[in-house]
Amino acid sequence: MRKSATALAMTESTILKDADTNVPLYLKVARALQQQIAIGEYPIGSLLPTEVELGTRYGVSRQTVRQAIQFLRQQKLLSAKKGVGTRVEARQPQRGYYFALHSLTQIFQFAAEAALHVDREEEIEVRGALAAELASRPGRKWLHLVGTRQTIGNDLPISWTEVYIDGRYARLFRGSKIHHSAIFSAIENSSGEPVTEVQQEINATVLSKELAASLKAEPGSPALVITRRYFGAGHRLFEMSVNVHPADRFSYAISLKRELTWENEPGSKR
Amino acid sequence: MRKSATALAMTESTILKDADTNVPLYLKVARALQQQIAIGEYPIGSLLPTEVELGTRYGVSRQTVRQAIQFLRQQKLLSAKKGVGTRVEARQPQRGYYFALHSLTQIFQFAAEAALHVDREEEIEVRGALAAELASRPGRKWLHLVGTRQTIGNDLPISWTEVYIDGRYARLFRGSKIHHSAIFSAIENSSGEPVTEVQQEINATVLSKELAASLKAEPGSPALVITRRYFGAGHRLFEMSVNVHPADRFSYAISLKRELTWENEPGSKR
DNA sequence: ATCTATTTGTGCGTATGTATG
DNA sequence: TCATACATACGCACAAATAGA
Repeated sequence: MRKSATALAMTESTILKDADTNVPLYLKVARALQQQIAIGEYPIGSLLPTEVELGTRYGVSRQTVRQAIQFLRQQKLLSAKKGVGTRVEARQPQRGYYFALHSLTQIFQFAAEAALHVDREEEIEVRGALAAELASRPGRKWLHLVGTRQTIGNDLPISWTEVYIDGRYARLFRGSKIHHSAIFSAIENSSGEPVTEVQQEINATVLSKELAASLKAEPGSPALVITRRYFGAGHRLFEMSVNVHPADRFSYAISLKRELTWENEPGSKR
Repeated sequence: MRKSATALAMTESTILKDADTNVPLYLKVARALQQQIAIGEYPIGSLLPTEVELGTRYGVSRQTVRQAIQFLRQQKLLSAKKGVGTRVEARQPQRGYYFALHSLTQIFQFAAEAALHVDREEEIEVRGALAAELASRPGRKWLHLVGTRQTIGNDLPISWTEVYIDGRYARLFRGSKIHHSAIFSAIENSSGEPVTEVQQEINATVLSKELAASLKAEPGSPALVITRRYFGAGHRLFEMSVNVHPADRFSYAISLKRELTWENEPGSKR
């Protein structure tokens, strides 16, 4: 005779009476909600019943409902706003594919090991197609470096490299014949502006006579062309680089791992 | 005279008296803890004081401490186990770089649009180098497909493609002259075994006479070679594919975004 | 423009369950 | 066996944001 709340909510709370004992209540609620969402009972963009409402429906406390909702929010299935409610964001628990690597220097590890030897350096005012490619207003100043990347003790360059650097950071690189770290990380460290996005485009080419000479490679042999664009806050591009890698000296490897959304959730057996 | 707990904990609780009002208490605690970790006060691998202990130290309830710890656990700075304690996992909030794209079909969108036209199909027992490359015991059966990927209404193939499929799933692909979806997703859908990891390797080559003929391209012209390995549960490889893309018909683009760890945290001003 | 009801967010108290050593 | 420490669950009170009257 202590609580009659459960009796009032038999319709839906029965869902939670799953055989699975030892599964936390809040996960059962979360699962029930997710199913309702998957079915389309709560369409994308719609508001869920209030936390209190859900609590009485399922016969659990508001705290438990909140835990369930929080769990689903971590998976980006739900979003919540004060004074408004809890909104359905997706029908499926978007399990994205993630990089197995954790830092840019790991991803572009070669840049950390291979120093950039500058053959040519010029300050330019971008115009026309180049301005468009750099998403820059014509007339803005950029620093243009051309050279090769080489590892110590190896006279064969890993790549022929061309870099465009936002004029604001030109002073960091002017006049130096060699750069030991990656350009973007030097900018990141000195300016404190973090890289928020990197776009990469990869294509193939055959080496021209000139490029082959710089790279000490065979003219007509295959090479990878990797173009990278680095963006800071506000989606502002501050560096672009073009790297030409002879195929026999470099290959590009990435590993994607699927995220396990509830890997670290205490509940549920492991 | 209601609570004297705060008085006993003046030493550390003062940390929380930051000017920042309107910042939730649990975030202040989290920040304090993170600082202690960053300093090395709580080294990696060590156990934090118990939740109750931290509560009295900072003059907050155990619930609030739990919220703070949970926040840091989401960032993989901490991990907790029943009956043991809360362990320090990292000193810095590992901000990884993530794919901007969310599903494999988006990432390899061409595969969804371009059907695989099979020119040759054979059941093989792998040996030697091939067995090693497939991480398979010699003598195991694999299905080997060779063909091209083409979009409808376009007679120029996007790629010449070679696929090795674990014998267990061979029945799904045997005898078909054309496959409209990506191989891995067909396997995923029919077997329920999810892809947990994809390794990709990208290199450049020039087209041989034979390949050029299959692709209706110029011999000696550049092409991208993309090798993909698909792993299921237990890091077991179940598919490998080699794709040769003429450079002028295909380029590989990826975008990495840095994760903002507390983007969706209700607290803190936005 | 103001007030008000609604809804989520924060904070704390308490009790009990359960894995660990 | 037993104390320890985190995990779950419920209760309550108030703050803050929002939308609508």
